[in-house]
Amino acid sequence: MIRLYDTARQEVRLLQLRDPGKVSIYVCGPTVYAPPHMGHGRMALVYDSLRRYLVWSGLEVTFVSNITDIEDKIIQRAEEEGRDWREITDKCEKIWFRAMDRINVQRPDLVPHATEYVDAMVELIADLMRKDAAYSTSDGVYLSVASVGDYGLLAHQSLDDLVEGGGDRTLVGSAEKRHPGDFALWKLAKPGEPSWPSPWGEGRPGWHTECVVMSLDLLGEGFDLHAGGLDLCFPHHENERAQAVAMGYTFAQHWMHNGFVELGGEKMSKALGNTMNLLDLTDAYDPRAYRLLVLQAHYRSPIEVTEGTLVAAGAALDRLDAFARRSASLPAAPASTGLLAQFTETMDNDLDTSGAVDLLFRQVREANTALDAGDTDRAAVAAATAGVIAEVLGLVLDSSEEVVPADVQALADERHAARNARDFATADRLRDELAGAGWLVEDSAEGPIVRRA
RNA sequence: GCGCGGAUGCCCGAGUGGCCUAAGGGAGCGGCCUGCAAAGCCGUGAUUCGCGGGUUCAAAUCCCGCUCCGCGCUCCA
Repeated sequence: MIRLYDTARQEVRLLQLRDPGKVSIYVCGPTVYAPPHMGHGRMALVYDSLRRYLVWSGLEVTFVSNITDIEDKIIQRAEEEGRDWREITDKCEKIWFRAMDRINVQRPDLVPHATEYVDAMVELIADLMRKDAAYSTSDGVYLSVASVGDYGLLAHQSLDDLVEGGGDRTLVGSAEKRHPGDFALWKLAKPGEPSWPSPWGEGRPGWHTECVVMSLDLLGEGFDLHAGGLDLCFPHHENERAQAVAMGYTFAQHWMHNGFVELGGEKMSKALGNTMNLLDLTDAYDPRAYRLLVLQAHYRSPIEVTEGTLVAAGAALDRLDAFARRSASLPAAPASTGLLAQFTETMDNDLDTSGAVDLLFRQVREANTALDAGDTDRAAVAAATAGVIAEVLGLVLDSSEEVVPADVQALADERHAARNARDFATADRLRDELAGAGWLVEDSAEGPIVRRA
């Protein structure tokens, strides 16, 4: 079973399963008011690899990731653009999944939308009121953090320290709040804002209330893993948890957070214009290069994404693709059980995808070496092993040969003939000509291969 | 100020006390292969892990201090 770092306990520990053989995971999804950026992409890739791995290892995985489709940012943007907020959330959700498809992130098993759960949220808030853990003010309903004994568990700071803070920020929310740390469960609507009925007046749920309700409804009390970007650790996850604790519910048993994407090199901003946008990134580079880049670092480490690191990942990918082409005609063979055991051990070690990529490349080299030696049996096993690892990591290797236009093929044939006649001057001239047209010729043992440069 | 996490070769990065004279990828260089290339393979590259102390038979890994960097510290991700 996999061991993962638990943010709450601050240690790597075995992921305990509530129901043997089954894993329940809730990952906080996007607020759909803008296109996804690279940070969203990393988050999605990290948990996609985790999910693929758990499924591969034989567990029944229920993977839930929500869409936050009602939130202040959405309303703000709708006002700014003079459009209906629904238009924005629909469009942004479509863009989100288009981006996810591009980076080969599988759809969650369940995708709850906050707007579908408003009734349940109102119920939860009412329950919190009855328990005296929440109170209403002139602008909404707030949770009293004082009623949560271990508030600050995820932030690893006491309530006092959290409140004291670093600077001169202004406290947001009603002046009637009992404690500066209290946060909104329900926000009363201003004229023109989208709203739902509630005992406290027309309004909308607070962000933190959305995710507790959806996760508990779909996965039940004491679900196995709650995950998301490190930026969600506080206040979002802390506050989700606070509500569950105030209700006396057992919440997530394990908390997982992935590190940030840091933006470096100015070159990249030139190349991409907008470095943040995931669609722009995948327009400019092979989407698989970004996955490889994410996989090569540990999920908790910060990663620096620059043109240089993307180009390097692309080159590594070329090597994998070249291998895929070379090994495509190898006979089917079972993957090495020893290697797969090693792969399992690696991944179980706090999702060590970097080590897994290491194993992948070693298998590629093993297969290439065997191929060079004409040992197809050994090559087939190594290639099969590499194939399994790549698949579990969500890396799709491209073994397709390019469709070569007839005129290009004619030149290549002519060159091949010249070469066979040992007329190297002509052969080289024709190869240069092909190169000028953007085509490479490789003289492999099986004959010349023509492919796009 | 408080809290969390970083600092490893030219670059990205793994490294959870002895198998570390430190993975893997990229770039470079040398070699094999090739008519020449490409692809592939082999070799090469940090005696050293931000700095200074300490613990230990043994530390990149643990402890203390310091310097830089990132992030969080309220309804904003």
